[in-house]
Amino acid sequence: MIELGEATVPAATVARLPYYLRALRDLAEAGVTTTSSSELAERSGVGSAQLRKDLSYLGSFGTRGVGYDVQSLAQYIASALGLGSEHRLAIVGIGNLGHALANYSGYAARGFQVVALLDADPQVVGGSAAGLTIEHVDALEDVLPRTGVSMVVLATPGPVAQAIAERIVGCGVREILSFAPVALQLPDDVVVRSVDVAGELQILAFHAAARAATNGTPR
Amino acid sequence: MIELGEATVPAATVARLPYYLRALRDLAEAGVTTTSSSELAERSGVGSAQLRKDLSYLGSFGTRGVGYDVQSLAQYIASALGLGSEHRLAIVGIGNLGHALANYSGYAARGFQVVALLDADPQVVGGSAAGLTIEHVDALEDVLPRTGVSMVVLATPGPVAQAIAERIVGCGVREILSFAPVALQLPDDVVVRSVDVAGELQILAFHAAARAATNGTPR
DNA sequence: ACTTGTGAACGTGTTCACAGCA
DNA sequence: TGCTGTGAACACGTTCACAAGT
Repeated sequence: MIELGEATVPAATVARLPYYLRALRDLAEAGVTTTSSSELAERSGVGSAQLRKDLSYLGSFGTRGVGYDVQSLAQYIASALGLGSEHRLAIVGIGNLGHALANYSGYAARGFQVVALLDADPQVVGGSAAGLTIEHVDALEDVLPRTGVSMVVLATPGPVAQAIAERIVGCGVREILSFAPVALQLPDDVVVRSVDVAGELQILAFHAAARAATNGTPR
Repeated sequence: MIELGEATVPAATVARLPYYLRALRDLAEAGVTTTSSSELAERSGVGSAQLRKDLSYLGSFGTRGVGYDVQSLAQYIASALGLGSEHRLAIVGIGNLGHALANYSGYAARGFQVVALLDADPQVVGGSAAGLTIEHVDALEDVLPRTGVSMVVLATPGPVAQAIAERIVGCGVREILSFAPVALQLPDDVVVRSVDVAGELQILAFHAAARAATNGTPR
């Protein structure tokens, strides 16, 4: 449960808002001006009741008997997601993945701007990616404040992630997206979202194994 | 809820098993032979009751008053996750991200093997990455069966993801890890795990906005 | 007539607290 | 004594079904 202004929004709802926003932008691009909870829900991969309930936590945006205005709902969700103001990102750990994330072109359209790249490898430091010079992670305490970073994407190897995360938090950053396969121990007021590719594959493997155990043993 | 043999395991529990496995392997590497639910839980970032409850769905592995044997518990979880058998992966969409995923070195250690890379861009097809030649996505129906792929990592642009996913499913693949920012509409027996980097950043932005609305308006 | 917005019912997942056992 | 394993209590999230509104 997350407080937003006077409202209080379930975390599960927040996690779905990006889906709704994407679906709305697709509709807008297709020239659609009005939509219904069922159409929007289908495009977002949720149930229509779920969608209406989610929106109800944020306010009341539709017209009964008609539906939702695509433009204004998109705008409202975008602003609820804090996408009005620019968010300045640093990417720490410019290996395979960090490099790919640096070159990802979808940030700007979504209100994010990559302003700093850091790595610990002397071979990498001084190089450039996505138009930025890669700086040494030792200078983190200098670079983050200087570039006005408000969020960090952490793409370092697992063993160093905890130590670097602590230094990042020391710089006042309170939002971290981590790709390191470790559970970061950080103060409660720091929000960490974690993406674990190997873990996702393992979950798929579990499903495959479960399938084999049920269907694969016919008779 | 997922059936596994005679047991039935909550999906939320399955999603945490990779964390436990990683923590156990870290412990094993550090030479620790026995651990407790509280130590393991702390390293996994969950509560100790949660960990014990999760394990209880799989069976009974500890010794009361003592704890868990690191080796044997790790082994059991690995086998529950289906990591005994090798899983053969194809990566479809060799852009920035697909390339990074192809070069990610953690697969082998976790029982996964990348056996095919596909892309639609003629500039990319024929090139090589991670020791494999990149094949054309048009040949998907030929490549997947030939290479014995059982899981696919989908890293294509959003607009083409749905169509390609359908073709993948047509080849008999039932487990897909998607990085495309769209809700894939696929048969119920297909398991899709979805990773959406931009969406994760938007969720962080929401938290930042919520923080600004509460703390940032003092007085 | 049609679709939203929402209380109430339901189901799933988490936490508690203690019985069971080494 | 100390830690696991687990029923029971609780919290959270989803779905239902309908009242409210245009």
